Amino acid sequence: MAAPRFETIKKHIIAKVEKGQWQPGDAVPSENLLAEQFSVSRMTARRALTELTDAGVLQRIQGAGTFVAEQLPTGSLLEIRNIADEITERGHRHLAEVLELTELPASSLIAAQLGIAPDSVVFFSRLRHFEEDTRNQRHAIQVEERFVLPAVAPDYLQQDFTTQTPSAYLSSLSPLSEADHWVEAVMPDSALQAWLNISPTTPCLKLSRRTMGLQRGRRKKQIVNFAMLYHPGDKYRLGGHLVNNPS
Amino acid sequence: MAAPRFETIKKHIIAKVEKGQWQPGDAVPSENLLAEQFSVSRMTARRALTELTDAGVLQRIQGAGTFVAEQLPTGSLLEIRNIADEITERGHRHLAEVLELTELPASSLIAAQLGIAPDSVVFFSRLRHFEEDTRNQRHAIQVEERFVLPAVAPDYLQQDFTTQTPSAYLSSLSPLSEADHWVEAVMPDSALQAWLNISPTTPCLKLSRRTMGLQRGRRKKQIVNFAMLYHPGDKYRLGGHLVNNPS
DNA sequence: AAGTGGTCTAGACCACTTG
DNA sequence: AAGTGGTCTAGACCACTTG
Repeated sequence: MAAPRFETIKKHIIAKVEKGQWQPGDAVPSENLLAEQFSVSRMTARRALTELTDAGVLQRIQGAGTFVAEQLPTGSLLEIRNIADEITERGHRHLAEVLELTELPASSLIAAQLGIAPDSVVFFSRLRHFEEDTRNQRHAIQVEERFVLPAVAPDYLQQDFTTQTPSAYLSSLSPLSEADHWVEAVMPDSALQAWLNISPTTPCLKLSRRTMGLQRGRRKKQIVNFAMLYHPGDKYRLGGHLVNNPS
Repeated sequence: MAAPRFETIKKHIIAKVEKGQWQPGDAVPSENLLAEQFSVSRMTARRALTELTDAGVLQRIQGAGTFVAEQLPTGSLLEIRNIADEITERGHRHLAEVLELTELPASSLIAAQLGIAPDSVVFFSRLRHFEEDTRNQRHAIQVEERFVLPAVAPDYLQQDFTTQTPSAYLSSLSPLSEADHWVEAVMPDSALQAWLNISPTTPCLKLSRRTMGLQRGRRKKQIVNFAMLYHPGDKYRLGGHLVNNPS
């Protein structure tokens, strides 16, 4: 089955932007021009432009035209996303490096987040996620520290997280249903500076997330894992679109 | 001039969901039915459903129908909150200090966010928000920089924002319906250090928010204002509760 | 005045699920 | 088979900016 035509046009525009042929601020072809170039109706060309605008790739000004937007990678604040999917949707390549994969006794802080006794054994993974753009520029975009209940994922330590993210693996085991999360601004310690390749004065966006899910054979929702996600403040931001709430 | 028809349909659906007349999991009327009920073409009814789906209010399944999504995200990261309400709900006292209230020409960055020509005159306010706890300890918790289109709020500069926040004032003028927002980690400049009473090495959580609303006499939803909210990273965090909508 | 984006119509064919 | 959502067309009129 062929891809929808508006997808073809979106990919065409994304490719131009990613290659840098169309710079931020540049005008992109008008709806009428795209319709002609791709032999589609104006509504179809329009859909491609509208969806890229909603995605933050383009900016439209009525009467003036459509322009390439200033861009920073943006993660979603509103849903539980897999960073690999996020990067892929931007048309970039995701790479992961496993820095650590082991079991360890839970500190009191971690134990409290997971709702278990301190010093209980938990599985721990630390990954570094890269985003590689179309010019093969590779950016360390996230350091992920994740604490997992062994009962939830007994084979966690045997997984190859370079091919499937911990998040994807865990949601394959049990459908993730809810999460608490919060965002903080923190300074990187020396290890984090090295992993993210940032200076000691670059602040980091820290996203903490506690995920709850239904386990096979259980009716009750329970905590599945706790993750701390560190992003370089100058290369990443978290965003969302809100509807229908008074200011 | 009337609002677009797809907006009318969106509001109708949102009202039903908010009143609880349509519960999560319930089917909403089909495109064809809505088109008939509202005397519009199917494409227009479809637009209403599609936009509410993108916003997470509805869920669509091809061949099956359109349903109210399981649960709506709630929490301060997930909705547009007034900081005065937030503080009051914590049982603390909110105080505001007006640092600046003037008109100025929009920089290119601000102009881009507001969708206007650079150097257009906009209203600008800078406020400092304090949270006073039960021991009368006062903490500077937010510096708010807000750029407002004069057409939206002609009397903006005459307001007393120590008694009513700009956010509350603006939403009293026009029901604000949608917003984009994003979070970044930044280092404070010297002015911000002084206002928030933090050291040069304390990172800040920066929340940027672009609010869109319907203006009287205009069909089109347009940008109402753009705000940048700075919080001390060691005294403030943004959080929320997520519910995953399986898709 | 010409070009651009914003809204809308009245159809069409298709993919998918079973209200 | 009937109904639903997904894609698409070839038009139309309008609001807005000056490419």
